[in-house]
Amino acid sequence: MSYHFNDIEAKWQDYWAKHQTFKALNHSDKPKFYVLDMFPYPSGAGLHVGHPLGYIASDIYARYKRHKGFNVLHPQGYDSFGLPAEQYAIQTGQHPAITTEANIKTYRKQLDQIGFSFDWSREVRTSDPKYYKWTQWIFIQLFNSWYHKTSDKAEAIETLISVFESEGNAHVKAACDDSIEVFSAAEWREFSTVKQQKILLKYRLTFLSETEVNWCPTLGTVLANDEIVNGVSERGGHPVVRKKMMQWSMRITAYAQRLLDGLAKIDWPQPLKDSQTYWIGRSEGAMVKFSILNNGLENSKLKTQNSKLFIEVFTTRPDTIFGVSFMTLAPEHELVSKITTPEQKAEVEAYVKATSKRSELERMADVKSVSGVFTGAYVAHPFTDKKIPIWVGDYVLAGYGTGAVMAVPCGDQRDYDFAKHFNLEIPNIFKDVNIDSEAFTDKDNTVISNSDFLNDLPYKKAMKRIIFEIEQRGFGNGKVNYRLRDAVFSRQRYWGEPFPVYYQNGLPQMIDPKYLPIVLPEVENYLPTNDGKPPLGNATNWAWDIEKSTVVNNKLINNKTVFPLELNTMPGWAGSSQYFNRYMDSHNSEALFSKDAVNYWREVDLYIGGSEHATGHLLYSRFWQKFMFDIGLVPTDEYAKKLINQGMIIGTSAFVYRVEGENKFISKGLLAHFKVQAIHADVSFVNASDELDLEAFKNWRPEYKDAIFIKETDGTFKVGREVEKMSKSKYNVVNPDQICEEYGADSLRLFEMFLGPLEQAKPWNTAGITGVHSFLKKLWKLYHLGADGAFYVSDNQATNEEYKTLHKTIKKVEEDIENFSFNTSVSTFMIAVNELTVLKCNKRTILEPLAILIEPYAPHIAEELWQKLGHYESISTANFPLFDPKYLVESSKVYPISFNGKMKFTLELPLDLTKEAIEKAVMAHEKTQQNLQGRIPKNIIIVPGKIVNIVG
RNA sequence: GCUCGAGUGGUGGAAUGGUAGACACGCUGGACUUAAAAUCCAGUGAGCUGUAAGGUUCGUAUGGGUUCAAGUCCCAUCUCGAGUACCA
Repeated sequence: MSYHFNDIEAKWQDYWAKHQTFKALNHSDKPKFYVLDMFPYPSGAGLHVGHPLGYIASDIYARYKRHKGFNVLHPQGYDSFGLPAEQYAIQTGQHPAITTEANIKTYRKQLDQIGFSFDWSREVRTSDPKYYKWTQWIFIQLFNSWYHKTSDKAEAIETLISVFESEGNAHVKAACDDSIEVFSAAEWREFSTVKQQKILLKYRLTFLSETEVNWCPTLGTVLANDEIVNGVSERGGHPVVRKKMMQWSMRITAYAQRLLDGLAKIDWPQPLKDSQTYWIGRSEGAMVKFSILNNGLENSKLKTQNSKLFIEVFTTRPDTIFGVSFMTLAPEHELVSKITTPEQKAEVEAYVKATSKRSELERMADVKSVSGVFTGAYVAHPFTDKKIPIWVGDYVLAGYGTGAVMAVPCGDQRDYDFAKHFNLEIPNIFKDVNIDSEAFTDKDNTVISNSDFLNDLPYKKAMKRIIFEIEQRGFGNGKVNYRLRDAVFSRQRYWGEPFPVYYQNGLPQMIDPKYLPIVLPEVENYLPTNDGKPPLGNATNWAWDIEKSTVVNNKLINNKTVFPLELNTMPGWAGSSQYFNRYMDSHNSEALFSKDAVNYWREVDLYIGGSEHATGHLLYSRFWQKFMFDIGLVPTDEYAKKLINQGMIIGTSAFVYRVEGENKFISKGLLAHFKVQAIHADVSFVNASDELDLEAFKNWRPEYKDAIFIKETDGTFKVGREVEKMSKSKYNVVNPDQICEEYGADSLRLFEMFLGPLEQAKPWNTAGITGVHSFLKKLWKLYHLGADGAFYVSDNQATNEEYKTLHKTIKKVEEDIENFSFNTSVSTFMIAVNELTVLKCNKRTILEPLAILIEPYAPHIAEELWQKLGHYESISTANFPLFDPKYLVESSKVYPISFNGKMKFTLELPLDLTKEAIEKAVMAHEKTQQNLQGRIPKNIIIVPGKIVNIVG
């Protein structure tokens, strides 16, 4: 009987489903292990061969851990809210839920075909009301919390209210909006409820505020910073502009330091940690206030104001404060219009208007050119009282620090360029440094001069001293600043989680959690409304009746008990920020998860997914986890102990070359003689030797039907190849289905692993798949003997040589899996099977452990063998075999170490590994004897299966 | 520009500081076959040498260094890739 992989694979996939082989229980005598994949967005195109790469790796690890005696949780689900389904709905009117459901079916079929050991009983879908009920629930918890900097954690908002009632807000240390007025307890009690609510909103962990957002007019929605790539939207590449809007935000900045500190305790790839560190962007420095001078400001508003006006700046180099020769404000800075003198007014206004018109993209493309304008106003230097001019320049960003900088041209290249361009003073405050051509930015070699009390101090000492002086004299204070912004949480889309929020007197109110979920309403039209409201503005049934506690028709809004519901929906990352916890107890309708479940599974032990989520999902989910930890929901404040980024599988596109202006195609080898245009051809028309199937290509498009093809001299027509991202539009997508049908799921799994190191990006190329496929056939043949190929295994005792092969394999495969070097284990299997084939070994004592070793990689063929060996239980719970060192040492070599000249040689050791035997072998070796000069070796270091060192 | 990662045969890629190129693809030759496919066997880094078995030199981007021993560790340079982008 030959290897009918299709039958075998279908049989075992059915078996696993029917017996719920991989269903994990929330209690066990075994230790737990949680292996998680980043759940997919079910797109209309289905899975391509790149998607399963990480899933295969995690599946190998999960299956391996089961053999190692762990109770393994290995769930899967769908991140099923998202833009493509919505855009499809806009174009076709098809409800996104229907599209999504259909796509999920396809995904499930494709995933099942590969033979993953997922526990599907725990499946979650972010667009399922039973799931997003809990996304809404967490939103409410965030709304009802504030961040207490003293205890360094989130606390219930009631604790803040009681502080306000007893002592006002003067001494409250909270992460909150900067623009909070100070009030006493008495004042607080006098405030109207509306005012109190407005104040509290500035403290809550999710809050509504007028924010400058990234608005994408084409998509009709706002985007988070991580959804913008090179100044255009990540999806679709549409332009993005800045715009002020009333938006929900998440106060992630409260957690900036903890998000940074937490990186130290998790085993995540360094590049990913680096990019999170950079994204959070901690920098230490000082806030300094520069008083604005009134002289020359006749008739200005300034004179009439009592309060002293000042410009506050953040600087990481307060030590260079004596080098300040001008100030620069961002064009958007609120003081710009207030301080500009009448003479400069026209020029400044023109400049501000011009910069606001420039898109992000233009501003970025044009980093080099210097532009700015003088406001006519001055500040006083806090230490020297010198008059310092105030400029406006677009190299200063409104969103970072205070939107204003103290310019030190000698110590900052941008300030330097600005000063040179506008011919401003460049005082030198560095000892023995030439600043004729560029600024000096080398902190470590800085010695300050021309700076009063800072003279002759190196950088670090100068920093300490100046911050002390600034604080002493009341000019400012030392400060840690973060680049991280609060995360905008509103999207003007239909296909997302609705907020559990209604508005009363213009203030947001949370719906009582017991009435959740608030289900997404039906709409006729998925586009924004004519008056510019988000798509939910089209819903007729979208108002909240507080008496009936139910969603009702908008027409009832005039009733006293009915209020409008929030029209925005939550962003894509809302649903993915806690799904890993929900899997622990995904059917719980009483709670997000039970205490028992979360205390049992605790956190993810291994998380596999792409690095593209570094500053999105992987940062937001850490933030939510920390919040959930603070309010006592989860036992750990980091949810994934170890994370691995699988590399992307890139497509290999095929090109045909058409003569310009003619319907004539030229084979790759003959291009030199023609002027051609390259056109993508579908990769399925091309074989492994780059030959194009002309018939298939002609039938692809009507215009190719009658095309002329100029072939190579050998009669073939060759295409050009190029490595590009896999995409429908490049016709280079390869689906796993084709591979499964042609070679089987086990071949696909082995091949994807064999392709190269897991974490490395690599182009898809099926050329080598015959290698792993013929390996499986050889394995099959090992125990299907004779002309009829009947199953036959021998019960004879295995020889030492056979055991050697087996134990070598056990050791290597175990090491490889622990190190995530899945590619090299595939080689190890091939060597083992080749050796056993040569030995004609079909012995049960060898095949049984071999089946267990191979099962994580090729589970179907392993189950089949296991069953044929007479086992009635699935192989998945069989114990991983232990290797025995005594079978390994034979292959070891000896390297004597000597210090007199070059010498290196090897020696095979005997199987019998007593010290005497080794000494005897060493001394018997002619060269060794020479080099050791008759001495008996003192130390013999034996590492089974490795090198043996003998120190003379 | 900054940060991180990587440069090994015709190709994908192996090598706890210890026989570089495992394993696979491809290629060449052979067996089986009327033939092809499939399968099996042998060879395959480069050069020199030998009738042959073999011998020998050079080889892991480049130049230095540490070491008895370097693809691996250190320094510098070049190239490629990823992330990031005026962050004061």
